[in-house]
Amino acid sequence: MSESPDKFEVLKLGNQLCFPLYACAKEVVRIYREPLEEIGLTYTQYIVMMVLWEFGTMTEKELGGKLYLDSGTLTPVLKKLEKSGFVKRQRSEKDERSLSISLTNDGINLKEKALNVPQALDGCIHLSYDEMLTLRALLNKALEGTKKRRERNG
Amino acid sequence: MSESPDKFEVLKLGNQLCFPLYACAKEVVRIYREPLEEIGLTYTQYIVMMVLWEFGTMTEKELGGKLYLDSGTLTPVLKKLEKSGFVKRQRSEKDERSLSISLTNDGINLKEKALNVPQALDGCIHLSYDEMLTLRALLNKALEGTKKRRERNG
DNA sequence: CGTAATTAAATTGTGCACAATTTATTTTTT
DNA sequence: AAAAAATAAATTGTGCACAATTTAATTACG
Repeated sequence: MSESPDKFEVLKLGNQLCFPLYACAKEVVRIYREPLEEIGLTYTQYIVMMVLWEFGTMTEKELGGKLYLDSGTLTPVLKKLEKSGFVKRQRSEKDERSLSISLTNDGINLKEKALNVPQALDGCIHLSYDEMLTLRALLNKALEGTKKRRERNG
Repeated sequence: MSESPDKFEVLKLGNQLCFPLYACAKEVVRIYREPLEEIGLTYTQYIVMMVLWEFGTMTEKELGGKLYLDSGTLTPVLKKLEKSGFVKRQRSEKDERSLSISLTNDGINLKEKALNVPQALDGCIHLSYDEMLTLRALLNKALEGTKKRRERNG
């Protein structure tokens, strides 16, 4: 009895979901690098700022929950954003364990300059608007699924 | 004259393609960590091995082309794979600049153990099979687009 | 033919990511 | 209330990722 001839099909790059996901994410971050550099942000700093622009002051923990990042990543990123003058870091009054992250005036004003950053993808990602919406919806759905898993497993 | 009320809509996390892409990719790599650790690979080492399993011996440059990685990333990864005994690194005979990467017997045998790694996503990503196929196709299409851009810009 | 331009790896330096541990604070349990 | 458990940041250590530079080899050009 010979084994199935395509037993190893699952290990081909083209049959994997993980690889285009991984590579595509990196490409997008790479494409964002230049416009972000112009306004003085790295990609990780940019998504932190986006959360603060949208939701306002919150703790490092809450920020990490929205961005899927832990303190090991966020602590140094937030210290740099503080040094750049875009955020304030201060201990919460009602719970000294928590760190409250809020925007400075410079941080608030940066929002205006960031408006054209997402356009960097135009002409790089060759998808129709509908395809883009579908892709975004599927990614968000997949992300939700992993969230449930995180909550179960810690 | 007041400005449009939703001028900043584009900067909301939920309206971005980049964020779910970035977060989803990280989650998948995180989910793969455990099964990969059992067979002695990191995620980056895993995708290198997948290319070698599928296409056989090739140069570091060719490997980088398939994986969207440059020598700055690949050189140390390949040295570790060599130290682990899964690949051989040797200068090409016809071009001493190129490094030829080939599988050892251990590297070939590892393929069998890697067969169940992709299953780690089952139950974590809550997408139907059709949705997964759509997602993969859109990601591959987007990735192709950025490839054209890379070739233009260097 | 010999020099200039190109190319492939390697190296250097910066910035994440994340697991694991530590420290400080708060909450829960006896 | 005191000890134990839980929680939030910070720290430590490893491994990418990538821009920029360097080194060595090859190709192109005058």
